[in-house]
Amino acid sequence: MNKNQSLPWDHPRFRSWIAVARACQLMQTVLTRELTELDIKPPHLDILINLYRFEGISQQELARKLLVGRSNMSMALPLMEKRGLIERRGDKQDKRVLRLYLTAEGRSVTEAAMGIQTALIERTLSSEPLDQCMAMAESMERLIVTLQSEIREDSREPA
Amino acid sequence: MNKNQSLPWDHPRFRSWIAVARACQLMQTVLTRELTELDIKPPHLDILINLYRFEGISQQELARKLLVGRSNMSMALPLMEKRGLIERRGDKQDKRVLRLYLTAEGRSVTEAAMGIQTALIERTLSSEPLDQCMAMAESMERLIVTLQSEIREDSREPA
DNA sequence: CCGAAAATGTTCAATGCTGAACAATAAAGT
DNA sequence: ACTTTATTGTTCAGCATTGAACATTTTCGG
Repeated sequence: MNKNQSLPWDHPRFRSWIAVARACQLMQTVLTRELTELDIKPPHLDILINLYRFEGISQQELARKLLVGRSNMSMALPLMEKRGLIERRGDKQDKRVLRLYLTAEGRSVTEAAMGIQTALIERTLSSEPLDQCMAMAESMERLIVTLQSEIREDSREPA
Repeated sequence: MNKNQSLPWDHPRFRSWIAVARACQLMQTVLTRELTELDIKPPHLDILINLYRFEGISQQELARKLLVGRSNMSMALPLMEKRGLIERRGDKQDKRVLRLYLTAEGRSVTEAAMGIQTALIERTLSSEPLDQCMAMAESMERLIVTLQSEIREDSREPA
């Protein structure tokens, strides 16, 4: 409304954040290209990495880790299962939950893809001193906590 | 393949980057929620902000700034035009290009939305010292340059 | 034990994004 | 001038993601 309001790009934190977002977008683009040889895309890689670390995880837990909706997993996982990368087995105790496992094929694809991603990150961030990377990580982790608490507040108080 | 390979999460830069990506994702989520009262979503806000800064820009230039494909703009802009936020006028010199302008309505929505986004960023980053934010921005801008040059190399040499 | 509430996964319509193929226009090479 | 190449925007099929509505199963309160 007020034409004399301060514009966003006068705020240093705003400008910083815009740079962060842009960098993320570009990193995603490059990663997508480098993964084409393995015929997977970043969303699938995120899933694979989590299954690699947390074998036997449920769809719900996986969705929470990836910060996506359950319905997302319901669509993506059957496709990956058909491709032979993962396996879904029902839990014995709780007939609602499906537990997720990598196949041998899935494990080797995951290892190759993780190698590509790690190399990309190390290569493009190599010019930044380690201290700076660590400091950035700490800032980001604080930010993550802040944002997650805000999300939880929102869902508790539906206004 | 080799089970003794170093795992990604042993690499400090990898861990740092994962935190950055997570933070971006969460920030996007929260921004989406806070923009619902204006009935726009982050992609539209990005468009509006660029039209606010660069009036009369073409669709192609806009797509380049946003790091998205031209087809994306071809789908989104007509919708925003129907909503009365923007206007598309053909260029006099070059009959191929459509130049983009905010309507009065679009301008006021943009200002309100920028206020919301700026407030969100300032609020969630306020605990990080300014020096740290600036240092982060510089790292990210270097990273952006690196990644963009890599993208351009790829498209020049289609392997 | 039984009915209400919660958790888990699925389906569906809607949006955003991409890349490829296309049409119209402009610029360059001859 | 005229053919070729490049640029700009459009269309389309395909995938990712979301939120709401739903079915099944579990858990909790009585």
